[in-house]
Order: sequence, then structure tokens, then C-alpha cells
Amino acid sequence: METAIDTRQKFIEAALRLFADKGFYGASMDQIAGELDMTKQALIHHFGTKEKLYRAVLAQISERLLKQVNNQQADSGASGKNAFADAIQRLFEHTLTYADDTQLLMRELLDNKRRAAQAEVWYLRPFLEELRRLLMQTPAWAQADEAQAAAQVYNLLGAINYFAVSTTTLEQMYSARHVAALRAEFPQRLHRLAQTPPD
Amino acid sequence: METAIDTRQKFIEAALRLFADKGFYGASMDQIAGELDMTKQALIHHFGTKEKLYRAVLAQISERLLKQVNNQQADSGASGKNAFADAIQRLFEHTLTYADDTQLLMRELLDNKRRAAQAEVWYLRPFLEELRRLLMQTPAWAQADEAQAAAQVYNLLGAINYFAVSTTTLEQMYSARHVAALRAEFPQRLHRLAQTPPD
DNA sequence: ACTTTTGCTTACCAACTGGTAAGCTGTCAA
DNA sequence: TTGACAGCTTACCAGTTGGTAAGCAAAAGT
Repeated sequence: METAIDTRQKFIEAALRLFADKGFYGASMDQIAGELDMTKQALIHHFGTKEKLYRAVLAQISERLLKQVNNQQADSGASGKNAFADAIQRLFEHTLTYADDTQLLMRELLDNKRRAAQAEVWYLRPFLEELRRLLMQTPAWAQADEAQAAAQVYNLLGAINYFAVSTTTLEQMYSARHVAALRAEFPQRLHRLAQTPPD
Repeated sequence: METAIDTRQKFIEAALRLFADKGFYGASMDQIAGELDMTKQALIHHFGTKEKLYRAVLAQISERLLKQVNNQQADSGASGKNAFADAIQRLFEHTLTYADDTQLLMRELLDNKRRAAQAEVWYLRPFLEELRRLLMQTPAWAQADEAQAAAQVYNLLGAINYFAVSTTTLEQMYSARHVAALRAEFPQRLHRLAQTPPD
């Protein structure tokens, strides 16, 4: 017998892949369960409903992103001042490593427009708020408006995520070599964007 | 009897709304047809399959976006040099007016990752290529790599679209007044971003 | 006046959706 | 050895999915 925790985790990973790829409605319980060669009732046994499974996936992504943002490295030097720029760079790295996280994060931002009204808790909020907090610790943004800082965070996320998601398309339109070069240059570009002061 | 062309157009508009809101799989033929108080068979009669309906919607969006980008205003002064910056500003305006276009454009960029392999024609490509062309007409980008220019276009699109899509969420987290202020400032922010030179 | 075409509807379908209920099997504690 | 329980499966369900086939009434062509 497999331990419940292992199976749960494997289900969450399979669900993440399929939700990222096809969206909430596009991925069926049957398909997700099939990834582990199990029946969908096993999946329902562990999570209750599809909605709850989706939330479990989202919770894990949010936790992973938050960890990435908060994980201040020892060599980061002065915390506070550079903490935001470092967090953004780590987020970019994370985005390349965990492509599915990015894909699902973007889908969730889109769907939240509709969900926002009825959702009790929005899992991505702590992650976004933490980024905004870090930004407002930098001297340039200390006096800025909260919403303004949040907008800057969204802008940077947009740049990072669009780059990550578009690589497949760019590789098709140009070449894998070109895109690899862009990837190498992107941290510098991102650094410049992150330095943009408030209006 | 309604003329076929009118009905087709109304169907496309209804489909755009629902596809933007819930995605391809989330919106059903029955719902879309219901928006016009018709049966789904009327919809199938006009478009054949759901896939073809979706493509018709995408084609119209692409056409509208391309028109917006190419529509050089008389007061634009020197074409060529400012054409790109103007196009980006018009795109931002368009994004606010036609929110559903933006929503579906983002969904399509996400889905294209999977579609790219099998798709014969990608409807958004002419639009993206035209933007890249305009960017490369500016002095700063004339010598740049094509893929690099495309990446810059994606960056700007990311900033614009993320702002547009996040307004609902931002309004919930902060206030409508704050977000309105951000909207007013955004063109300047966008102008600065558009001036970013290549690496 | 007639036929043809256009723009739909009703009737129907197999496949699939998420979910319930009940049972079966290996593991582990008493 | 027995009982409880965890981790599944089979059986089943009503509702929905995209799609086919056939028909029907109004308009248009001749």
C-alpha cells in the first residue's frame, strides 16, 4: 500500500501539469487520475471534489512562490534595499525551472477576475502582497502609494511571465538558439525594469 | 428572417465574451447560443464546429488589433520614428475599451504553447509581427536582433495586458479610486517602458 | 404559382463530466 | 485471530458535452 501522503503529492503534481496545460475546465478528473494509472475515484477519495483539488494545487504553488521570494540568500548583502531586486531575479529563475507554476499562475490571474467576487480566500494574494512589501522597502518606493506599488509588481510579473510563456512560441517563430540568447540577457533587462521609479 | 451575416456577428461577439471569461473549454456551445436566445444547433449551422467558431473569434480580434496598430493618426507627426510608441499607446487604449479582446489574447498566448505544434496558422502572428516591425523602424532598435525585438514586444504586451487584467483584482484589494489614478498615470509609465533600448 | 434556398428548430446520440455508494484487499493494532 | 481502518476499485448515476440528421416555415428567385 502506498502511503496517502505520497499519492496525494503525486496527484497534486499531475493536476498541476494538466491544469497548467489546459485550464481548470480543460483537465478532467479522469485524465489527472490516469497520469498515475489510477481511477478518478482514487482522486476523489483524496480530495473530495475537483474544486478542492484545484485549491490544493494552488496552495502549493503559492507556498512555493512565497518561499522563493522570501528565501533571502546569504550573499545578498544588504537586505532590505536589494531584497526586492533579488526576489524578482529568483522569481525569474523559478519561472524557468517551474514552467507549469507560471502557466497556472497566469491562468489564475485571468480567472480571478470572475472568481474574485465569490472567493473567500485568494491563494495568490499573500505572494503578491509580499512582493509589494519588499518593493516598498526600497528607498525609491518607500513613499509611494500601495496600489501604485502593486501595479509595479504586476508589471514586472507580466514581463517575467510573458517571457516565460512565450518562449515556446518564440522558438517556433525564430530559433531555439536565439531564444536561449534572450534568456541569458533577460536578467539584465529585468534588473533595469525593476529599477523603474514610481511616477 | 434575420440576415445570416448579422447573426454570425452577434454569435461571434457572444462567443468572444464567454471565451474571454471562461476559456475555450469553460464556455459551451449551448451557453453561447443561449446569449442570443437560440439553440446551439443554430450556432453549429453557422460555424460548423466549436473549433471553427473559436477561430472566427480569434480572426476578428486579430484583425481589430492589427487595425489599431496600423491606424496611424494624422497628428502623429513623423511616422516611422514615433509610430511604435503611438501604436503601443493606442493598444493600451484599445485594451481598456475592449477588455474581452485582452482577456482572450492572454488566454490564447497561454494555449498557443500547446497549439503551436499542430496549428497551421496562428492568427495572432501578423499582429505580433507588425508590432515588431514598427519597433525595428525606430533608430534605437534598427540594428537589433529580430528575436530580441520580439521579446521587447512581448514585454510591453505583458505590461499592458497584466495591467488591464489585474484592475478588477486591484480594485478589490485597494479601491476603485486608486486604480483610476493608476490608469491615468499608466500611459507615462508605458512610454518610459517603450523607450527601453536593446541590451 | 412553383420551386429553391436560407435560417433556423426538434429529435436524437454516444461520449464524457463530476460525483455517490458500496465493496474489496492489504496493513496494522489489540 | 480478529477487528478496524486505510487505500483503493467496480458499479452506477444524472447531467452536460459537441455533433448529426431530418424537418419546417419564411423569404427569394423564376
